[in-house]
Amino acid sequence: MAASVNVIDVARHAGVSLGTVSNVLNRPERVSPATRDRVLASIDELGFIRNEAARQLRVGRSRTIGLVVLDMGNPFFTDVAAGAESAASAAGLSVVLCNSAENVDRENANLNLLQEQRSYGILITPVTSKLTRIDEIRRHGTPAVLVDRGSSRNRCSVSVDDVVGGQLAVAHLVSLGHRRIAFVGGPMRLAQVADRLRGAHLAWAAGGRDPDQILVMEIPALKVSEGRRIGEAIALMPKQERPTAVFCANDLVALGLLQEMTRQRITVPGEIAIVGYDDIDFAAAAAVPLTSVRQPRWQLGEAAAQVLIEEVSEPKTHRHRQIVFEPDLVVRESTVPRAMP
Amino acid sequence: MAASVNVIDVARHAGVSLGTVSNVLNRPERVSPATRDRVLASIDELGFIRNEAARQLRVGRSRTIGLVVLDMGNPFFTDVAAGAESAASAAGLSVVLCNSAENVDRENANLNLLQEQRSYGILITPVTSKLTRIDEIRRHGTPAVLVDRGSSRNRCSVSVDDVVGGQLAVAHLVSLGHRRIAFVGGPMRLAQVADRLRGAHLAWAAGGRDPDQILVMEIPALKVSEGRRIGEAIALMPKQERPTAVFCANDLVALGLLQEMTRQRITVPGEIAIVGYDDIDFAAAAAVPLTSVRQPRWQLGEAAAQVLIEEVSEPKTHRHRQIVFEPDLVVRESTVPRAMP
DNA sequence: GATGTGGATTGATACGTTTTTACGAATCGG
DNA sequence: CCGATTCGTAAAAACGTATCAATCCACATC
Repeated sequence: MAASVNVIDVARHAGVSLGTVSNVLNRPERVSPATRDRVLASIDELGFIRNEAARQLRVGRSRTIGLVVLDMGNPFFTDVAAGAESAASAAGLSVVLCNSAENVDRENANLNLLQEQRSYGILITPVTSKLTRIDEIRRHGTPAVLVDRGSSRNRCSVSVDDVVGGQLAVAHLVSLGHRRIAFVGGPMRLAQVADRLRGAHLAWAAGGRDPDQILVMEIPALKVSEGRRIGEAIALMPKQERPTAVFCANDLVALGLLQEMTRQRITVPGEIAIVGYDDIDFAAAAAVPLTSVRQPRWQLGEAAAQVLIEEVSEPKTHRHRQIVFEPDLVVRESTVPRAMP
Repeated sequence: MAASVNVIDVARHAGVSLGTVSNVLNRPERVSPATRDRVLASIDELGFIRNEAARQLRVGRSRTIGLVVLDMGNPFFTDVAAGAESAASAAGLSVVLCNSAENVDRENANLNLLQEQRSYGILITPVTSKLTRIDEIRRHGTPAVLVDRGSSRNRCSVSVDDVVGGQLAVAHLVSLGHRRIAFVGGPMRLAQVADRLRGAHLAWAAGGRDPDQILVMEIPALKVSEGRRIGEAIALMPKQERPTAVFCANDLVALGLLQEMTRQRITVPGEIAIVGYDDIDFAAAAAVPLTSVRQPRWQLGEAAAQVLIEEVSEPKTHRHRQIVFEPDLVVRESTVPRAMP
């Protein structure tokens, strides 16, 4: 490595003190234009690159927001990340994406990392409903905002009303006349899944139906492959017992299910209607375009980052906020057959 | 913030010197089990969290690999990232994902950040063929490995042979008897796009055909929306001039095109056959399952991280390596109609 | 000409860790 | 029981930056 040049070398080269160099870097308005240009020239000539670690050590906090998501492969979360990044970079911050993969241990490892790095703050979609670890981190000085997950008054959160989402989905199926429906989702420790199921139950019960009639098929993870597995199980059911509609806890599962239905030559929506959740871009491009509950993904990330930044930059006046967006239903051909041309 | 506790506090609390605490943290085998346990207990009790910035400042290099990708929303790259992360975490490192969005300025901003952070190393799919900036960074002491992009002898790279990929795709179309084909991709400054087109030309010319017969439709970015735009353009062409097959530079574009074809009631593969590239998971779940050129995405990321780690940990014996994987073609119904049941 | 003013610049210090060197204690073979 | 060797600990010296109080200087004011 070319002996790394530091702020002292720059100062010497420009004939100023190191304090001035630091000022050029951090408060350029304080230093006269002539000196500033000289220093900048030296920086350029020497190839000086500020050492972020040293800066951070001195300041005590990094300029990086940690975003811990449940599944990096799910476009829902990359969209959330894009929104967060937009708000962050507007404030001169950056975002690192951490993947917990719905796994408590990985979540903890990620949180440890972020804490050791003295992150500016943490945005997280938690793996469980136990938020003790997160509260502990906050008590320790690193603010955290819950993403895609509501919270009580004592924390900040930005979420979408999943109960309403579940209601929208099932109310839609009910209005189409379905009498045997299934819910596919899990693990139930994910608040999103539990809430969507709760919404489903509410909508089902609204017409005086027995909520227990909803066939709940729990899966260990919200992945395409789990959707396919459930599809195999459904294909094995005798046709008269088979649900005529399935509400999936997210689009990946729904796409997996749809794929398996196609493979098994079970028509959608003819024999089985499918509703997904998230309305990721691929939902519209699916074999049968997917009816799905749309969430404002990008805004979710943006709002979360903004709330976090607000908490850090105005700690005095900050009051914890719980922002809740409303989802809406996008009806496509996986529930309503396209009018034939 | 609860006055942050440091290694000195821990040492005092455990009745040892701070050097011992550091040893417990970094070379636990050097310290007696009794002392070690005492120190660990103190760490736990005091809630000590190692300050990574200070550590890094001292050591001179971070424990984080930067991975700069062209499109965070493309599942291809998240799979690459997963592979890289696997190799990294095996070596006690972590990976931060940076999105250049096919944009030179964003790429540079990301590289600046990684350089200021004294990254362990950089994995990058560059936006242009100008690699001067990357070489400069390497000269400065941060090793970099090209991902999904070949290189000459003087750099490390891990890639998939895109020329072969293009050949596979077009040879397949030729074997199906297509006489008018189009290539959709861009921008051409992306080596991947240029190489895939070159492969296409080679395969086309192989039968003595005029390479210029391939209709090249250039797009500014490899996104779903661009695929849709091209789809609109194709739909407007008189049917006898329309290509009977389209080779898309990646699956996102192919999915967008497919979506628009469906919307316009142009049958696939009947009126137009489509070949994609990358074989992302969603390709198989598309309206018409997509024929695509498969790349070993995960292995790409894994190998890249391994090569990087090798370069850093054995700088003496390290010789730059160019690893090239072979792609293969996955034929699905977007080119070959499914036999009717 | 003395004094005041305000902006520009300086230089010392602290941030929290890792590493190195030196030294003390304990262990082992002879 | 002694000397040699190993093992573990202690103390101090960086690492490169931001900050802040102090100083300097030029210029305007009286």
